[in-house]
Amino acid sequence: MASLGSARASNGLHTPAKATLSLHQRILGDIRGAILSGEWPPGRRIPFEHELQSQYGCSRMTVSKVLTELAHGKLIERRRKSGSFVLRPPGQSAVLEIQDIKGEVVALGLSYRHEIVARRKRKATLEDRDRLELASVAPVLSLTCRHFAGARPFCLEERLINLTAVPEAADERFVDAAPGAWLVSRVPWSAAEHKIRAIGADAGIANALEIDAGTACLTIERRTWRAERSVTFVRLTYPGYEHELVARFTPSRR
Amino acid sequence: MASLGSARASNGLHTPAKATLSLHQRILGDIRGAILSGEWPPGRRIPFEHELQSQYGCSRMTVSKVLTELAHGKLIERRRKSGSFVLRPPGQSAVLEIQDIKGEVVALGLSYRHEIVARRKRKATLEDRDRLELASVAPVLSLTCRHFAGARPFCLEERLINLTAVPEAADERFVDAAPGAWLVSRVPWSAAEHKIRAIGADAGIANALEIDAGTACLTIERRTWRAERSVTFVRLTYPGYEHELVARFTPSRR
DNA sequence: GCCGCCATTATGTATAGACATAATGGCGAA
DNA sequence: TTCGCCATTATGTCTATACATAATGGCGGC
Repeated sequence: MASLGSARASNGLHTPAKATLSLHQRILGDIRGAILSGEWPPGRRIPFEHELQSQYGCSRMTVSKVLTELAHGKLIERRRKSGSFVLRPPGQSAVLEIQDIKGEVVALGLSYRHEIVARRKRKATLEDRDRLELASVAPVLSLTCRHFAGARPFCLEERLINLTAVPEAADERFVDAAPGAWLVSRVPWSAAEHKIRAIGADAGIANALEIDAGTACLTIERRTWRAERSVTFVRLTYPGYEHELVARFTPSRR
Repeated sequence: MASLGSARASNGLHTPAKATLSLHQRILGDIRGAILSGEWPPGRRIPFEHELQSQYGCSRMTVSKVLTELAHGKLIERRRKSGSFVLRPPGQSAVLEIQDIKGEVVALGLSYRHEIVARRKRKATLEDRDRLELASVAPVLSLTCRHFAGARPFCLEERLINLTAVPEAADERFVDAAPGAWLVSRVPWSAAEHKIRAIGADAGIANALEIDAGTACLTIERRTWRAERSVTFVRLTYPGYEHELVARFTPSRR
């Protein structure tokens, strides 16, 4: 990025030959590159808007848009009167893509099917109320479902659905779509919380997944809300070692 | 959001009394609200720019900025000539905050210390090269470190550092800061990949963590790159059940 | 020397207008 | 009837300008 100002001299139109990028995309790329490469370390002030403006020969709106976008992506911080500064990269975080189970299985090249093992409508028990964060006794649907990859059990799903939030689930048999996929396509959600941990399989899990008791398993518990109201709680249990979660992350958020 | 157009009539200045929000923030909030509440379901076309423009009595740039921002946040998709459409919420993804280990322990209200168990400089073995994605034999630093919460082992860290990428690590003893913290504060990184799985503790792990062999453990493997070049590989092993990863997520990315 | 006011400065928000680009849908020709 | 062209239309990019806002730093009064 020694050449931040290289492109200039002439004007703001038509990067003649090389890229089909718009001007603000090019500016954004230049600055992001300088930050991510470490050339502009955290804390460093980046050029003022009017400096970039004359370096690139464009209007202030254009560079301002770029800086606003970088600020949204948490790469820089803007301070009135002082300028814009490179932020420290976020601690260590990662975007976990928890795709739907059928997708995972198919991606492995195996055939997929699921099977509803249990399905019960009931008034929320104390445990249900804790899991769904219900303030009062309300009707819930409890489901147990096994997901298969080829002939082998791939994942055990234990789910609670808040029937107050999703009344149409009451009569659904979940034959065509597993509960997770059914819900995702039907209920918009506004927040989710995941807890991931390792457990040793107890007798029930061992039996359902056809593994030895005590085998290490990965469990993912997810709570999903829609506008302050809890929609569903699910615990997915995967036989350990066979399954891994992969998360990739780049500090540039977009 | 029945009242999308309510605010208008007069002009674009000064929302007189209630909010100190800027106009585009208010528009953004209105639209985001309509989407997250489910009022505007996935696939639905949202009003054209010129419609919003006249509803809010503002210029096209203002609504365009809002829609661009929503598009960046993956809430809507913009299609030339057709309009903008509400996207399906992202599959099920989550932002994992993997904070540093000292922070985790301190947050639990326990005292923290770490101990370097092994430290070896060597030419990369085949396994090292695989883990660091090295094309050739190169010097690496291999570290084993135990992290304690109070008196008990909390986490076992096995790390490889690419000394070509981080030569100053060669002479570091990692007494004041554990390897992870030391690296984060020194090396800007541009990408990271995490793999999370459950394993049963083997003899070495059981010994290091002072648990029974076979106990379920959670392992996190992280590879970190800086500008296309692998910097470090680390495997963190936590005694199962005692440790859980928590991730919260909201579909509105900002 | 200290304090408070104010000019300066950089960002924040918004406008109006211009031209570019891509996709749709319809019209007309083969 | 079908294919291809073109007008229409909505978004994409950019400019030039204007005024608002917040923080800095210096000047002047005490």
